[in-house]
Amino acid sequence: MTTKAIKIACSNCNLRDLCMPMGLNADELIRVDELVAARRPVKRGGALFHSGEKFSSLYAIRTGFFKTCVITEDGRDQVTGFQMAGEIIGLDGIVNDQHTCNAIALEDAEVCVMPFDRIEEISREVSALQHHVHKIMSREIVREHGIMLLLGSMRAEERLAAFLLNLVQRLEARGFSRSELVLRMTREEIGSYLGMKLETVSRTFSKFADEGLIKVSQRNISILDSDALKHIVNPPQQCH
Amino acid sequence: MTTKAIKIACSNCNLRDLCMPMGLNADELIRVDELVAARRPVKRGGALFHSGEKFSSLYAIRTGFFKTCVITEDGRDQVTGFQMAGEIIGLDGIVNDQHTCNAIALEDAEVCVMPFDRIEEISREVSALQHHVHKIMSREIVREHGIMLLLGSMRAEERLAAFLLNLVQRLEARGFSRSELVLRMTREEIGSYLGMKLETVSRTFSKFADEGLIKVSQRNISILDSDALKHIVNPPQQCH
DNA sequence: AACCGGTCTTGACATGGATCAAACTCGCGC
DNA sequence: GCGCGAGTTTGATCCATGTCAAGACCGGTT
Repeated sequence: MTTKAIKIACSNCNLRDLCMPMGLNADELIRVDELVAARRPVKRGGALFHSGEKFSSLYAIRTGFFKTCVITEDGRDQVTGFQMAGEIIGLDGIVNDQHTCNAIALEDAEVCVMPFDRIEEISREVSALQHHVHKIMSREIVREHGIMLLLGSMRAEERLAAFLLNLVQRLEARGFSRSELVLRMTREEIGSYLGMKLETVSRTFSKFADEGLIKVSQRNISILDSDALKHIVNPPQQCH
Repeated sequence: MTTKAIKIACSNCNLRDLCMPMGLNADELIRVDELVAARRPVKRGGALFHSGEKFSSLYAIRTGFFKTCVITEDGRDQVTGFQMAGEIIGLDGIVNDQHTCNAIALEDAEVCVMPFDRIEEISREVSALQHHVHKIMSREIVREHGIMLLLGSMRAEERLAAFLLNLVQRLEARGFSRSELVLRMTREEIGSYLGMKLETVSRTFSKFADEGLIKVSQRNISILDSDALKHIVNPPQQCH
């Protein structure tokens, strides 16, 4: 605690093992420090960007929790993801130079603003960063394949179990409990993400609670039987 | 027709306005020609790559038609996309250096093999290529957002209408008819992609045919009323 | 030409999740 | 402390789609 003025630097950031600088060496880290043009706070309920807005930067989440959602002309609203500290949002904007979804903070948040032209510039010089950016985009593609599988072929219980397991797993990677979590989103937002109605989300939570798999009190969830949840998602094969 | 020996060169390729070289100038095109290490034929029913296989290259489709699908341990199978000439497959493999889905040819096909390290190398020198690669990945992310919307919030008729419109639109961009198309995939594969059973796909085709929106004979589809299909996907607002 | 397997269509019925509705909880401002 | 609204839970009912089953179609092979 020598100084109060914290430099905007990935090399100092406590998320550096999860976020943009992941896997870079010391020299490369110094170059990556140039990436972050600014920090930007976003109030709970506020938008980091809207669909249609001009794309200029990617954002790394420092603190807080976001949802991204696409909205159709006829008012349908689909949550496409929930993002937490260390994750990158805005990739959808690259292709047409404008964002195609809304990014909404579900709690007070702060993001690192990384102008995309600067990312491309430094990527040309630091191949480790270049590869890392490619990995981040590829990871998003693979994540979405998983959601397609979930939406296309799982039943309500399987979806919700997969959702909970995914959330705790990511929270655990950030140093949180592997069994306790606080949902930052409403039942309706969970439902939108998982392709089911809020009533079904609520009923399925109740069912899991009745069966002793989880404990639910409002948005606080305790995972009591993680294995049972895993079996719901991936039924253990009893044939050989 | 001066020579029979066709060089493996993007600059000569008749897909150059759709595929990897899209939007590059003459000088840049010359560099991109180095990308393609080889051409590779894939027989109908054969796999370009399998889930779990080591990732080394991206593939540009020259001719033919592919599906990509993810398979779960418990045997669930989800088609994640159908790809046609000029489109790029393999992006899922970057993040973990191994493919996470299967790419299967639905008709005899030929692809251009582009080693990914070479793509990264040339991207560092040709910023137009770099940006183009980013766009291709971003486009895939946006496409998958669209599928999530479809799977998460549309009904069977809306899904199938959206599917048909998307297919003809892409075929039209390749110089084919905007009203006639030949399905390269089975009803079951369509169903897997759209999150519905093959019987429902079949019934929905029949329903569209009864209503005079399309004509179906086996895998040949004629679009008779494209606007009506669009209205099914995006009901015209009649409020206020 | 007859056969065969894979694919597709259609019907009858079952069901998971949607819909509609009512009541409960909790945090917040007055 | 009270009332209000947003969010949630739970029940009753409905319906879109899944499931099961039978038969039709089609291309390829004998």
